[in-house]
Amino acid sequence: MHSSPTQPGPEPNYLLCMDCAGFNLRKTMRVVSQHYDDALRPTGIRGTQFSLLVAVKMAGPVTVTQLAEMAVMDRTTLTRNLNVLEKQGFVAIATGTDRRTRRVTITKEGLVTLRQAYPLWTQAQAHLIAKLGPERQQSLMENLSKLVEAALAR
Amino acid sequence: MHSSPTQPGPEPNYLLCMDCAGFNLRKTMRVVSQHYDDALRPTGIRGTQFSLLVAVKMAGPVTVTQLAEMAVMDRTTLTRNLNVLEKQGFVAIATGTDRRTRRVTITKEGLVTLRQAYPLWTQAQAHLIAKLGPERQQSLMENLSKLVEAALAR
DNA sequence: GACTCATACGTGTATATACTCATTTCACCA
DNA sequence: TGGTGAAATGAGTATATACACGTATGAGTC
Repeated sequence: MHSSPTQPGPEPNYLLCMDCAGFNLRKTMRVVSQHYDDALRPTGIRGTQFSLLVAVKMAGPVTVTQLAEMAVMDRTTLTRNLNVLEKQGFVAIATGTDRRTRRVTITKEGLVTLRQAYPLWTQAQAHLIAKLGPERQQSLMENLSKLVEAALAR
Repeated sequence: MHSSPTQPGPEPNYLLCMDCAGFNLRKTMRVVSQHYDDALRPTGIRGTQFSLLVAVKMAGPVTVTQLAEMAVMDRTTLTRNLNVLEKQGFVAIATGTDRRTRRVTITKEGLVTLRQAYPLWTQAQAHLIAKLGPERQQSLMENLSKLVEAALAR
């Protein structure tokens, strides 16, 4: 007697899926992202855009591919996100010397908004760390880092 | 002498923003989600859909709002995600006795796909845990839980 | 210089996410 | 019974994400 190929073995224990790293990461990301978005709302930018503006400012003039590698972000995702910031006037996207590349820089308006957003971000960050405790903050960052490493390893 | 109101004080140290919990969570979520998506690709569903199917199966017939509260997910986001699963034939959405509500259930096709996906999920999960170590897995879950708690606290 | 290949990038399409606002239905009360 | 407010939901709009595919440009070779 064989069991059906489409229903092999006993019913799985789906309760185990509550420990799924992806599910829990997404859940946490949603709540935490909203926390930062709420804090940054007076400035008109979101947490994602804040992080991206910081990255563009730090990396100076930079190509899309370079920025994507830094942020461990899909290149095409980054393109769309940059387009939003460009439309808002916070970054400038010009053609590079190598005309295949795009040269991304932060604008003066971007700098003003970034400076306005910074204290709000600091406050939101401090709120979380205070509730979390510094040692948990430390281990969280380590865990996330290890997780990225593990998921990228093939 | 006052400093300009649009440029108050010295240049912020944007290097601190690399420790942003939101930024690091999003980054990790992207990579980890792709890990699960890759594993589940043979089944045609993604990690998000897998988690949602599990939730619908576990919660039995359930309303949209109930499911949203369980998953700590925006209600309207859940509606769109459920519509995708309905279009694929994996969940059924019927009007409840209280005709304001929707009664969401998993279909037979949904169960078949879920059972097919389960071993692939297990493998992807085990891969991550193996690279992470059981004690890091434990502390990661605790940290994420605390983080949700902290971000929800107002 | 022409051919070939690799590199950098954008577009089409689809899912995931959430805010705002409108609609339907129910419960309750005068 | 009619009115009022609350509850459950959907729709419009916008951003975030990524895969598959196509295009433009540069580099190297003959």
